[in-house]
Amino acid sequence: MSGKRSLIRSGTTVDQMVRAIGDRIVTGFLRPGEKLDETSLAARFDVSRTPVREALGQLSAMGLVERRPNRGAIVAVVTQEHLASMFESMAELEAICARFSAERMTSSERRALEVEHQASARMVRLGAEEDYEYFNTEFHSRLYRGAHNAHIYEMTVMTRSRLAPFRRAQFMLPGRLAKSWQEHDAIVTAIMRGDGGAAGKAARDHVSIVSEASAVFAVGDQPKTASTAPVTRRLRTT
Amino acid sequence: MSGKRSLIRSGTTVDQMVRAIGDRIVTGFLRPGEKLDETSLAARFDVSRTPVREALGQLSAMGLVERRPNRGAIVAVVTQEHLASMFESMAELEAICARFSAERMTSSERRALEVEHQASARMVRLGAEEDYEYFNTEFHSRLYRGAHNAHIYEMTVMTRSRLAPFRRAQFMLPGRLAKSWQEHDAIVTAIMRGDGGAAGKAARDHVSIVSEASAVFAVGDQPKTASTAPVTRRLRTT
DNA sequence: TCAAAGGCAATTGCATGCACTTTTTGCCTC
DNA sequence: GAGGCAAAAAGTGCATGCAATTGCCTTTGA
Repeated sequence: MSGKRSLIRSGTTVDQMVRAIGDRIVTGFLRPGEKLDETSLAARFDVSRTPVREALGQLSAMGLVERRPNRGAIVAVVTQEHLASMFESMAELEAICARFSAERMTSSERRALEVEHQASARMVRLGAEEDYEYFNTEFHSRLYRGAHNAHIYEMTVMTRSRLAPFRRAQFMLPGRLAKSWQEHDAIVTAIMRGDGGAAGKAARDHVSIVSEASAVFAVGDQPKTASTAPVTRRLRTT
Repeated sequence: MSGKRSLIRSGTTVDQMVRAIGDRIVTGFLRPGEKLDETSLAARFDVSRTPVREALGQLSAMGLVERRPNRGAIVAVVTQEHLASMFESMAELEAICARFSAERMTSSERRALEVEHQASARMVRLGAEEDYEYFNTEFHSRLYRGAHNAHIYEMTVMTRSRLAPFRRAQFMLPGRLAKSWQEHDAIVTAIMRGDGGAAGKAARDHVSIVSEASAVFAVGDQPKTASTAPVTRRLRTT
């Protein structure tokens, strides 16, 4: 058993494993349906099977991993239908966050949202997709936090992370950034007005578009080969 | 190691432990802040510490248990604020379920909802609180299922179970049943009309009332003694 | 050639053991 | 009697080992 484990920082070994494996799933490095062999994972991360097992258990409780008793664990396979339900949930959750944000954000939160949003306009003009993506993530996080509701925050972040692999697989389309920005703008405007209803609606629409576009990602029974290849056009960024 | 383990049926030992411990938390048998000693639990259920540890890990991933590295696990302590956020989430989730139910329930689902709801009127007249509670639970479950969205269903059921200990602690108030039934009636009526907006609003209001009432359950830093004793009046059933 | 049966390798599930961390206890000092 | 320190006790974290289960592959019989 070599010296110190290298990967991932701090926390108990189990926590590290949860993060390590969870990240690999969320980022799409591990594919849905892929077998998660305890022994291999243990060897891969240079720990014993025990923490790996515990991590798999927790990931399974989170829905990222599927466990068949006595038959090992696989990366959770998300059916077309369940994917749709998650996107729909996401739209509803974002709508709630936006509505609450409109009603509850402090003035400094509002200011920060506005400032960041305006700053992101630059990324749109430059077509800097990577950078815009960063702003985009931050933008949505602000909405989640702005709702001032810890439990909704948890559910939203959780759902978003489970959708990450599907959102990530998006295409870079011309006009995508501008469109996304305009939708953000509608949300921001409504929030600044304190119009919860409008903010909610705008946020729901914003997410729904991605949902529809991603509906193409049929995941049915996901072979292990690279068949997840997006056979789709018309994907946008959230 | 005695013969077969008695408690709880089927599944792996870990699953059994998750259910066993989870139930005890949800039903309030284990109190928030209570220490969950691995060794004692293992002895109590006649298994080794390993499955107990895994179960605690999963329960912690579900938010029912809090784990302090190297310092053991306790039943999750829910702060006043977090409790409020969960009740608020619950109201929003129920609102979504009701709205979707109004838009999506099949005619047989609608019929069943209506029939059960009318049947529960009898319980109200008789003041049969226990029986009504059963109908009440079933009623809400129907809404969750009627939304036809697996992920929202999961989040709603999860949230509801985390709120269970607080809802359970309710008082039996005169007029509570009748009031609850009327609120259910508003929801049912809206759903039968297919009016999603009204159904959502009615459901949100229905839950909100409980939320306000339960706000009294300050849980702050929960001593180990039985100080959770409800120092409150005016609690209603969902 | 095919199907059923049996055995073998691989893998999971759980128990146990040991090292390390935290908490408690007992003793000493002030 | 209060405070502080150290040793002991308790309890957690992880590794390892073994029994049990599964899946595969070979064998056998028709």
